[in-house]
Amino acid sequence: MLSQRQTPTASMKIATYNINGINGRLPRLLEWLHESEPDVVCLQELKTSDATFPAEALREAGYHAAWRGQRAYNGVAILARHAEPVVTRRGLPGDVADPESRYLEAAVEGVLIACLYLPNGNPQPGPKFDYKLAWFERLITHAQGLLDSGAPVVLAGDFNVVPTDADIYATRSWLDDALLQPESRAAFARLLEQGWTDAVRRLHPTAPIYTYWDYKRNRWQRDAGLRIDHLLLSPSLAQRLKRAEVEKAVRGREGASDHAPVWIELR
DNA sequence: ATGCCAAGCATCGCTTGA
Repeated sequence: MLSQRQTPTASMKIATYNINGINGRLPRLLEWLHESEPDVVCLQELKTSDATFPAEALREAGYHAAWRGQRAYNGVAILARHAEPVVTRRGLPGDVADPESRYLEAAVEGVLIACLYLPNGNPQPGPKFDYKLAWFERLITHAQGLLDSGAPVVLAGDFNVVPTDADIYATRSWLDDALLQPESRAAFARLLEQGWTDAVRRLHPTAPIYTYWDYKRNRWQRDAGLRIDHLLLSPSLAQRLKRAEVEKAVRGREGASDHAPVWIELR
């Protein structure tokens, strides 16, 4: 008789969380890992160099980690509970001169996990917005290759795109923001059209769902949020999608990141 | 048009984020 762990149909919980500074929020991160018990976690905005990544504390909490840090800004990591993530890529192809730590890819228990932190792009127009759109093109090119490989893949992370008006509260405040520009939305739509499934929207087609609430202007208290953290599934994984949730309560805690964790469960 | 919050890095202000 097979054990639960060896059964290929065993469920798998995969989360993405923009932690907004991993060292400053380490106690909150460990607390969340303990209560939520995700099998795989994609973290963004580590805001720490490779040398100061808290690998030891995470290991003690039961998580193996792969990371690509950067001093003060950006930085991404993949955590895994039962196995060491096997890193397949430490950057997005297409620009070897890109110095920003925004992409990390690893295989975990038969699933290819792509952890990404897409550039914010503000102010727009301007060089930062150009960088965002160029990064998006590189992602679209690479994502097509991942689909063509036929591997089970999750693209998880902070995409810095509000896909539609249903993914933001009723407001005009963000109309000039890079997160809502037609170019940003068109790029995200083109990515989906390759054959990816937006997991949260597949299971919650119409509900207002947000993953980020600005610290300013009482936006958390007003539930004035944006949905910008996404998990996109390749076709074989989309068939295994069982649940998809935003852990909204985590955002309301003392000293929380301005993002909430988002997770999916695969059967 | 401006400040509003928060973190990091470096001082008591600047940069960046979204």
